[in-house]
This record gives sequence, C-alpha cells and structure tokens, in this order.
Amino acid sequence: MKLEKEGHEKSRRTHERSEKKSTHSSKDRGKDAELNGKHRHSSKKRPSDPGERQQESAVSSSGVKHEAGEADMDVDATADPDERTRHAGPQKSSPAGHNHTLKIRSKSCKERLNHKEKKDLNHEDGNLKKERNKDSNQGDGEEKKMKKKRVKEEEQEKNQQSAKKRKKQSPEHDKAEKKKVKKEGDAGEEQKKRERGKKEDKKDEESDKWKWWEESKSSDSQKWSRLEHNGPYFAPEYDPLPASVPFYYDGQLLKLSPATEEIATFYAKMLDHEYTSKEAFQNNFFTDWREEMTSEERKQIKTLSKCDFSHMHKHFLEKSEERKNMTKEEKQVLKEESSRLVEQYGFCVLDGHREKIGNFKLEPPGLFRGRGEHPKMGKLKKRIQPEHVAINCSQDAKIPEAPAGHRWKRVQHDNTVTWLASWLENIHGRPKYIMLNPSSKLKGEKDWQKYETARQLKVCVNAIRKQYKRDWTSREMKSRQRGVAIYFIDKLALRAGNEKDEESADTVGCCSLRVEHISLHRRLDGLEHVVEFDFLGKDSIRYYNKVPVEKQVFKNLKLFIKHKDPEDDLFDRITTVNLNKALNECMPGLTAKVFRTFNASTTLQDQLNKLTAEDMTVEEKILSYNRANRAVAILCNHQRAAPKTFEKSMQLLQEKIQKKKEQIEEAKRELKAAKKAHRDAPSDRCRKLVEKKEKLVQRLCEQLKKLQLQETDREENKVIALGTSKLNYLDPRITVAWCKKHNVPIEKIYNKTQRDKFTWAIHMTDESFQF
DNA sequence: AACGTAACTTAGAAAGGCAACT
DNA sequence: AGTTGCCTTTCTAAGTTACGTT
Repeated sequence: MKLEKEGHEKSRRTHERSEKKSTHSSKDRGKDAELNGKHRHSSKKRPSDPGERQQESAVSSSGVKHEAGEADMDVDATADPDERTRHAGPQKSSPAGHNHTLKIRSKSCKERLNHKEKKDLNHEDGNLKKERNKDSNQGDGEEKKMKKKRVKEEEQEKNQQSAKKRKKQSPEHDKAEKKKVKKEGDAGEEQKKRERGKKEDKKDEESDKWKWWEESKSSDSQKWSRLEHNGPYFAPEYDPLPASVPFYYDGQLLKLSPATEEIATFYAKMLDHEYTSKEAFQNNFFTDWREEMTSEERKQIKTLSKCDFSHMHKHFLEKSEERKNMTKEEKQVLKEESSRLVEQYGFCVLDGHREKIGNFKLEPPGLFRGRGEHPKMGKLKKRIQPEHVAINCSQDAKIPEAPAGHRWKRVQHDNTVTWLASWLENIHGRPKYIMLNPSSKLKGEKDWQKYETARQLKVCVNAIRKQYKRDWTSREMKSRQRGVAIYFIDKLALRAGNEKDEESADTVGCCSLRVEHISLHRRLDGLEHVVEFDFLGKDSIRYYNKVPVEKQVFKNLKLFIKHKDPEDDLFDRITTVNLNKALNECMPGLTAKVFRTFNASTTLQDQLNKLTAEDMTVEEKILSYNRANRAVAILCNHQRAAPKTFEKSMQLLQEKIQKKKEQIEEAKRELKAAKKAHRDAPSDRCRKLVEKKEKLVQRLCEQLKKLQLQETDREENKVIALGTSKLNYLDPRITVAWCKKHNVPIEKIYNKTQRDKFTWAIHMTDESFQF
C-alpha cells in the first residue's frame, strides 16, 4: 500500500509543476495530494524501514521470475565504451518544433492519473516480493556520522597549528593519502624547498609557485589555517548619461532620475538582443523597473512599448565603437589600470602563499538573463552594497576595509569553507561567493581528489553494474527504477537530475525525466529495443539520442510508463538523494556525478590508446587527441551554438577544396601530356618533367586530403564544445602522460589557463600513467 | 523523511584579444 | 591599415551534493 502511495507522491508533484500559472507553493502541494488521493493513506512519509516494506509486498508472480532469468543472460552492452560514444550525442535538432512538443503539458489530470496509476502499480507491486537483501546499513551510517564528527572535532583542535607544520593525516584520509604521498617524507620536502630557493632568481615565475602537491594532503574539513585578502572589488558607480542622450515616453522627452535611468540603460544596451523581444523578459523588466522609479516616474511611465530607448541604444553603440577605435596608447592605459586592479584585489594569501582569486569583481547590476525559457528573465539584478557582503578570513588576518562610509554585512573566520566573500543574489535569493582561481591549491587538491574517486570507481564498477542489472528484476519497484536510472547514468552519462522549482527553466536530468522525454521503439533502424531520448538538460541544452538497451531495461521502462501521463515522472519512486545514498553504499564517496567523470576519463584513455600510432606526425597525433576529446564531449552532450560565421567559413573552405581539386585535374592533364611527350620522344628532359608533374599531383593530393580532413573536423565540431570536458571531466594526468609518451608538447593541448589549472598533473605525471 | 540552505562544480555565451588575411 | 576569424578569458547561470533543521 505504502509503496504505491510513494509513487503517487512524486508523480503528483510533476502534475502540479505543469500548471505553471497556478500559484501553488510547494507546501500547498502536499495538501492537495492528500485531498485528491482519497484512497491513499494520509501519511506522506515514505517507508524507510525495509522491514516495513516486506509486509506490503505480496506473492511473486511467474512473470517476474521469468524476467529475472532473462536478465541474467543479457550481455553487458555498457562494457564497450566505443558503443557508448557511437550512440550518444546530439543530432541535428529542430529546436523550435522540439520545444513546442516539450512545453505542451496537459494541465490537469490528477484524478485520472491517480486512478490509473494506482491500479497499475497495485498490480505490479502485487508481484513484488520480499527484498532479497534486507540488510539496512542504517547502523553503519550512524557510525560513519559519529566518526566524521569525531574527526571534525579533532581537526578543529588542530586549527591553531601553522600551515607549514602540516599535521599527520586523520584516520579518515589515511587511505587516500598513502596513495598520493608515498614519495616524499618531510626531510625531502625541506630539501626541495631549499633547492628551490637557490634557483629563485633565475626563473621568477616558476620558483614562486607553491608545489602543494608535493606536500602531504591537508585535512578535508579544514580548508586553511590562515587567510587574508583585500575584499571584493565593487562595480563602479553609475555614470549618468550626458544630457544629449534623450529618453522619450509616448513621444515626450522625459528626464529620468539617475536610478531609473541606470536601469533603463540596462535594457537599452540589450535592445538588439533577441531576449528583449520575449514577453516574459519585457514583463519582468518592466515590473522591476517600475519598482525602482520615483513615484512621479511611476505615475507617468505605464507601458513599456511607449518607451523609446533607441537614443540610449545608439549612444552605447557609439561608445563601443569609440572603444574599438582607441589608439594603442589609450588601450595600454586601460590595460595597466585593470592590471592594477588585479594586483590589488586579485590575490589573497592562503597559508603563507599568494593565491589567485577567481572572481574578485562583484557582479555589477544588470538584467538577469537566464538560459532557455527562464521565467525570471529580464528581472533586475540589483547593485551589491557592502552591507550585503559577508567577509571570510582568518582571525589573525587584517580585515579588508569596506568602502568609505560603509560596513560589511558580517566578518567571519570559518576555515571549514573556502570562500572569501559572499552575498545573496536577489533573483533567487541564493548565495554567491568569491572563491579562488582553479590554479589554486584549494581547487587543485579538490580536483585531484575528484579524479581519484573516479579511479576508485573504475575498480568497483563491474560489481556495481552487476548489482544494477540484478535490480532490473527486483521485486521492488523502487529498486528496479533505481537500477535503470543508474544504468542510464552509467551508460549515457546523464546528470543526476534534481527536482527543480517552477522559478527556473524546465530542464531535467536522469531522476527528473518525465514520460514525455522518452519514446520506446521495439524496433528502430534495424535495432531492437531502442529508447529515444529527447529532453532539455542543464542550461536548456537539448539531449537527443537513440539508444538500444537491454531487453529487461526496455521491459522495465514500459512498466514505468504504463498508465502515466506524459508529464509524469518516469522514475516516480526515486530521488537523487536516495539514488546517491545507494551509490554511496556501493563505494564511499560515490555519487551520480562520479560516473560522468569516470566515463569521460575512461573514454579518453581508451580512445587515445586506440587512435594514436607511433609513426604519426605531431599534427596527426593532435588530431587524434581532438577526436578522443570529441568522443567525450559527445558522450557528455557538451554543445555550443554553431559559431555565427560557421556557414561562411565552411563555404570558404569548400571553395578552397574545389580549387584544389581543379588544380589537381590540371596537374593530371599536364602529367598525361608530359607522359605522352616522353613516350613519343623519350628524352631526359621529358622524363624529368614527368617526374616533376607526378610530384606535383602527389603534393596537391596531400593538400587536398588535409583540407578535407579539416572540413570534416570542423563539421564534426560545429555544435560540439570540447572545452568543458577538457576542463572538468578529463583527468589531466591522462593527457600529460600521453603528451610525454608521444612527444607532443603540452602547449599544443593545453593553453595557458589550462596549464595553470593542471600544473599539479603536469608536474607529477610520468608517461606510464594510466587512468 | 522532507525541506531548506550552503557550498562547491560545471556550463555555455559573450567579450576580448590577437594573428592571419585582404 | 582594416577586416576577418579564431582562440582565450571572463562572466555568471545552473547544476550537484552535503548538511542542518523541523
């Protein structure tokens, strides 16, 4: 009974969600659920105790048993990463039509659903029997918690110690650290430092760098011992428009108050962006704008369409033109100014080392631009005042000075977090932070750890795959759904897919997939059991993919969608929370996103091994690397808008190719003629001419090949973004090892920023590294 | 458990800058 | 010298996950 109710609970939420215009708060939803679900128990809680569940399940059916047998015989399709890359990936999309179908969600089918779904699930649940493994790890979890607490306390005590005398590891980190630090003892460390000192003046930049990866890893919860910085840089005050730039309302000249004018300029600057043509954008903007007006202005300005921003718009175009046309000297002055800013605000001192800050500039006010169909697009992002900003630094540090006449919201000394300053953005009311640059120790160490976790998954992934395949035939619906969900996450590198509120764009990940996002094809394009995915993921990027799946998965999906409406959750019994909990029990530190890292890095390693040959030129090797990189980007669905100049530059390239072809034709004709001449009247001169022409043809053919390669490369890259995976998913040690092994200069693969971020990997990796 | 929130990672667009072409 | 096209950097939105509270 409860199981069935459990399912309703989540489906119910989706229904409410589709009623975008309704004013229901999330709290109301619960109430509704109770009212409408007459047949259900009134309790909303989901069963937590497996024992509780046992009683609810009824007799097993032969059907389920049968299925179980089949599943065991299924082959592991996931094992072949090649297959994975082949299937995953964006196809040419028709976003307009797509959005249309996705957006239309029927409005109210609560009753219908309740009834239907209940009936069906009832049936299925009747077939579910006692859980096989009823060992709950609850006790285990408790213990872990306690242990963590103890460790935390221990760490707090050690807080006072200085950075250089790094404490020995707490028991929790023992394992990880042994792996990482086996090389150097403290003595070696010291020696190295001294040596470094000697070289100091030779290579300023090099010697200055903190080789934190050569030190033993510091604790997990204590992020620093000492932290000092100069606070954030505030956006410059608003500089009012010159009187020569008019604003008209309904044909009448209107002098706006500075505050009102400032907001008007935000809109004016965006006038030729398609954003401003959207109704939601206009409404949100206008509402927020009016709120900031003086009462006088508010009385006058009532309709956005009567506002004439065109002069402002023109003014800003001219200004940017001016900026472009500045002389070198003027540009130089600006450059120096900005580097002074970096000098003053761009760095902090963390545990005695100067570290780069990532975003030391506070976000300036402006209009919020969400991605996709964001309901809040166009809203006013307010100016951040010092009174909104919290500062985090160490107790003994000099507290950054707030701008004259202002004070900070608060100053804290919390070394369990990494941020230097934080504030609440006013659009969603969520905190934002000023944190360190990716090249910093704090970020680097975490990054390293991430890849180590992914490598751990490599060790136990087979067991996990076995487990989720077992779950496909579980007698418990929840387990089946979890099994299929983890399978998707593993095979397709889907994101976890948290629930979202209506205040954001309607995008989904694995756990939040709805019935409407998949279609099942018993047979498609000569393949069996094909699932067609079509949904908007993070950043409203479309995921479209047709994937053949195991028969048992297919059967399960059919079961999951039975009697559900398109806008119901596909996985109505699971959430990211309990999915991650289950994963964590398989392997400490394992969560859904680890699969993405793991599969991405594994794919890169495999592809590199496969695509690189010793006899290749450096250029060819780089091409191979990019191909491998692209396989990963496709797997992770990293897309970009096609470059604006794509068609044009493609055409240019094709013209070049055409020309080359013509050249080849001509050269061939000449060759033929030369050969004929040589046959008719053999001579040394003729023979040489033939040779010369042969070489020419050969050379031209090679050039053609290169161009054509470039063409396919560019075509394939049209909507694929390689950067994201390179920066976030691919263990840099794979790349470094590959470069060393194949004598490819690292600069050809990583640009400056990337080298900075991955300095640790570049220093510590030798060519034998395998992910 | 459910919920809310904090902290941190991941993401694509836009701006900026630079070098190769015309 | 101006233009074009590509790559890098900056910006900040949008995810995930951990954790505390109710």
